[in-house]
Amino acid sequence: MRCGNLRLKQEFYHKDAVQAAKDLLGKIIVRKYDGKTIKVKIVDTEAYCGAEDKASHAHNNKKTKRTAPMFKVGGHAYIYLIYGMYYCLNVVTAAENNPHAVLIRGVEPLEGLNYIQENRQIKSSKIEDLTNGPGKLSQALKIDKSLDGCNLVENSSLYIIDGGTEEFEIESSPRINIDYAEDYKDKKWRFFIKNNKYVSK
DNA sequence: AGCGTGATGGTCT
DNA sequence: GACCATCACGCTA
Repeated sequence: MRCGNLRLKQEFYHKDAVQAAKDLLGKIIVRKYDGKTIKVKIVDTEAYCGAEDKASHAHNNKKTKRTAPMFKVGGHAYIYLIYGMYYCLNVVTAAENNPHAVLIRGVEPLEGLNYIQENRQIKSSKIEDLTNGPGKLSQALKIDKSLDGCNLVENSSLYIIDGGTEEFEIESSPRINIDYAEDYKDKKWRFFIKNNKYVSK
């Protein structure tokens, strides 16, 4: 059985972002800080696929201070600030210098909901509003630049483990808010678990 | 339920 | 100086 809550190994990340985006659904992100532990299930992802993908920050192999983590070997984190206030968490995949990454867009709380609520001060009383979006879940897990570029295979405060053996159906759609991506904007590189309420809006 | 809007700052040209 | 892989809230209905 492969329901042992084992940390994903280096090899898991050695694949293109589209395949990884599908394979990451149902996996569990573990976040530890200040002696607290939060666990969430990945339910919504987007693939950003190498130099040719016009939607990607690494389009044309654009390597800058910000995008450098995308060029690392699969299994690292790429975290960036968006709109001046929110962080987005990505899982880098594929080989070194082949900039693939999977944006995590939605997660379902499994453990440490009290800590998630403490990190998210909103009026909505709906639990799903705590983690159904890339900026929301980063805030919920207290993820910021300090974790940018960290190694998910070795790091002890942020990593990913195998999920359970439950069955689910995967749906796909175009990616969100990439109107600038021309012929790449309609590619169905967003993947999410069908009928899961923690999928982003 | 859906739309409009303001918040807010790092990054790159 | 413009651009963002966003979000929350308040307003209409």
